[in-house]
Amino acid sequence: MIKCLFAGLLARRATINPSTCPTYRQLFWAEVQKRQLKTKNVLESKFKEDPTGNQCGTKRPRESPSENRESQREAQNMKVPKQTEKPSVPDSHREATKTTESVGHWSQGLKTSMQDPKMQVYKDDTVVVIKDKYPKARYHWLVLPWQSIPSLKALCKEHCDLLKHMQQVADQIVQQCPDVGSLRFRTGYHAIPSMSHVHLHVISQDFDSPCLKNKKHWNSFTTDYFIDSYDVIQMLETNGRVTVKEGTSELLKLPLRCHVCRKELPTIPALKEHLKSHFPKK
DNA sequence: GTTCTAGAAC
DNA sequence: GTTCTAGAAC
Repeated sequence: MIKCLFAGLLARRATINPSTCPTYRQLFWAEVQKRQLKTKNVLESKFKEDPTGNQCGTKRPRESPSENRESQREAQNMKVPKQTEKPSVPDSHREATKTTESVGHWSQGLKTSMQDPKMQVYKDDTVVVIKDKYPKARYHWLVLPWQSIPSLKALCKEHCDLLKHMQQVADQIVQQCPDVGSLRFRTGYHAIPSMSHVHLHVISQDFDSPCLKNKKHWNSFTTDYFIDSYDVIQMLETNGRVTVKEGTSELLKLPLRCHVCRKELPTIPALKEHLKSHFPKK
């Protein structure tokens, strides 16, 4: 186990944002290494499935304007799972769905996805990992706690251990990736997420995905809108809460800039073409 | 979060 | 003319 964690540590070192405090990182890993894994990790074989097996390539068929609105609403309702469906997890794990907001609303989608066994690539007593439904890179997972925590704002010092465990699980997931040797990964949170329920993004830095379509997508992962997991934990330990700087939402409107060489590109297609030079297909 | 599309940009 | 984005709607 220690060997495994050490391997994880070495792998992370290569990917860490240089702006993070090294002293803190050392303390963090000392703590992680002391920690026993709560459960045996059951990484299912489906983990190795094609990460591009997603929905973003498929277009919704166009309809005539007159019937468009109504049929769209119908399609939206179709996505809501039936109440009679057999739950995939014990009641103790369904706390996430206890909310005053309708589970049918798009912002509540993660609560549904995380309960779906077909989406789960890992689970233990405290967290579940799913593939992002619309991955923005070759590899893109979400680590979610079973405990219902709406957003970073709701976090307090008591959540530190949970967030550390989420990071630890994220590192394990990365280590299982067949391309861990050639791709860099980042683990972090969106400062102002669209989807309810705290979720840790685990994303490879190729950003090679048809689901990455606009400036908001790009800037949400390549500017300070994306907060490194270690920084969130540190903020929580230091201040007891997570604060987001004023003007963070404006970061999404910044010009498109390559995260590798900092070159500015005029459009998303131009950026994607440019990225091919940094991340050629195998 | 996504989809769709009007109209800006080329 | 085509490409691309931004914003509304969901």
